[in-house]
Amino acid sequence: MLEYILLGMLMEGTMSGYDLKKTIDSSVGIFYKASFGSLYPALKRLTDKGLISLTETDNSKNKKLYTLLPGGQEAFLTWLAGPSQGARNEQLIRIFFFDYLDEETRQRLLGEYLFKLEQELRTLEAVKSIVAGELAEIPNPEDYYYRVSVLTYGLNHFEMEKQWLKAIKERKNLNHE
Amino acid sequence: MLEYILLGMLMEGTMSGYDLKKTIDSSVGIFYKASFGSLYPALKRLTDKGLISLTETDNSKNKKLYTLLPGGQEAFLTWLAGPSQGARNEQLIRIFFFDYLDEETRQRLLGEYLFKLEQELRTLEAVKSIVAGELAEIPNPEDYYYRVSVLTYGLNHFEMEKQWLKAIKERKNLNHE
DNA sequence: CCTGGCATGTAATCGGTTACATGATTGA
DNA sequence: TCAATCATGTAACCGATTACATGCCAGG
Repeated sequence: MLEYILLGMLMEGTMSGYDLKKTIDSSVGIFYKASFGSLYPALKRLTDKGLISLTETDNSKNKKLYTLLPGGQEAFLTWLAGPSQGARNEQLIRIFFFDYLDEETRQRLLGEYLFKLEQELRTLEAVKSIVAGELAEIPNPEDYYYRVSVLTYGLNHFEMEKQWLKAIKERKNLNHE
Repeated sequence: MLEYILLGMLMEGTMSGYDLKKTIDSSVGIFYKASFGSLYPALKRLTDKGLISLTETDNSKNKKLYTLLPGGQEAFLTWLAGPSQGARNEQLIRIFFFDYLDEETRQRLLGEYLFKLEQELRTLEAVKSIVAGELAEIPNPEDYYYRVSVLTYGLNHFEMEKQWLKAIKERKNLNHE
């Protein structure tokens, strides 16, 4: 995951490890935390694989600049257009890079995400009605207020995600609030 | 984390490891995934610490039942009322167990969560206006549509969370949709 | 009979954090 | 001068996943 984020960030241009961390923190940082302890080894792996190249600078700070190589760009684009297994965050991170994708692939992927999400929503709605039924039969439903509230949270969350996905699929003007 | 979830689930009563997994999957499972490979060792650790006890059943399936001991209940309640460091999910999981807490502690914790959330919201709103400013100065702002969209996602997400937190703090009737 | 669910557990491995070590530069 | 930020890197450790191994029981 981190390796692809790094490749994706380097699509913009040459950067140092330190700058890469700052860029990650201030963009996909809401969903993904990168520490130096994972970042530097990842950069080394990518260099070893020949996906990025490093240039040493002589600015005395021992700064090293990483540049995306053609193979790296290919690997990144292949990952981006490919299937996303698991992790809700992964989809968000992919979408962050969707400007690099053609409209057709974007539509396909967003359609897939929407489909999966709607499935999960239906599952959770089913759970909700089961819980509601069980709650109606016990004498003290108020004792389960917070348990049930996290269910509502999940529902709200999925609903919000669905509306957002639909909006960006149609490339609507996004206006928060 | 898993250890506390296990203790929390055992507050309801005696259960087997297998049942604990099912219970976790169908409740906090939206935020937290427990695999057998982490669950069984965790149960062993809790038993070694004397927080839970296990009773072997003779129903031939080799089923083992775990029961919360007084020390375990204490450890759980202490964790629940204590400070939550990091992880957005942890707060949600704690709230799931909030029915076990007294109203005063709940109000304190929910107030803290709300405070942190509002801070993050302000930070993200600041980022948004910076980005909006930068976007206005470039000739091709449409090339950054998806990058910006995840920012909006974050904002929507925090806003939803804020509304939800405020609602449960006032113990409002939660009506999804 | 045989599949699917019940039931427990271990070992290899992985991705990541935390803490540490080192040192240069910049600006109050 | 001193703190903050820039800048790179390693090692111990940790929590968890994945895959595997084992075996019982119920229902179609």
